[in-house]
Amino acid sequence: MAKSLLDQHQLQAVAKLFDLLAEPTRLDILQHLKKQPLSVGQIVQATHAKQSNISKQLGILHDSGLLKRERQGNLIFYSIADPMIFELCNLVCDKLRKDAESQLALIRSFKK
Amino acid sequence: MAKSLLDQHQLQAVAKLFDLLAEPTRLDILQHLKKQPLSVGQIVQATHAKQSNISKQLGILHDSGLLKRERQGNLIFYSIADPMIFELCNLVCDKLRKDAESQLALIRSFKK
DNA sequence: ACATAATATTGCTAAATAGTAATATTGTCA
DNA sequence: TGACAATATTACTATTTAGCAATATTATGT
Repeated sequence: MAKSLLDQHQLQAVAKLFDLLAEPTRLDILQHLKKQPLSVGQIVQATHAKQSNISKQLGILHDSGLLKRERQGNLIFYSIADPMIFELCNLVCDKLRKDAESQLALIRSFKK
Repeated sequence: MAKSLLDQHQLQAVAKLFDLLAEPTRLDILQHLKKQPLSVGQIVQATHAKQSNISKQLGILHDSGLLKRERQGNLIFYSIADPMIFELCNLVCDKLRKDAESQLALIRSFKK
């Protein structure tokens, strides 16, 4: 399949998705939800961020469709709606690891 | 390999990388460079953006290591330094396509 | 050296948004 | 119903940055 260029509208949609992953706090939330759904309080504890901010970022991730929300009594549990984001994050993490390794190699070669 | 959680510093690095891809203009530049290296002027023409802005965004992408730069006489050619970004973009594009399709399916089901 | 073309830089404005404290909402239990 | 716990919202501040016009830099050809 020959892939053509994205138009302005599509580019904006892609950018928007990347933007969701361009904040450390949101990434932190996502990595904690990787293993299992968590309540807001649990996420607040896990991330050491303020409740109001966690709630805000959860809202953003939910509105964008990356997270699902489910009420259970007094608690509200969030969970990953689209595992694609982990593939994305893994790619980036792999890149960073490679970059770090080549940096190391460079340092080693200077030492010789 | 059991993957542990990223610390604050690593999260920031990941976020930074996503942030580079979170702007339509930069994505547009990248997709045009996918086929072949291009000079600044060629990119300006291809994207219909102002020269000063393209130059600025090229600088950002270059400083971050995503693009390579090579002078050829009067022209400066930029090219992709790390093809990983295309895997990233493909993942996102696939997601968007799927989302669009399920939206379509939804609309179809309403019509019946 | 000079004129010209290509690219980079600077200074600026407007818009977006992360984080916070305070407050509001919603549900539970007695 | 009232008190309490969990979550959401609001109003605000400070920071970041895309885009632009104008200007500076760098290389080429004469």
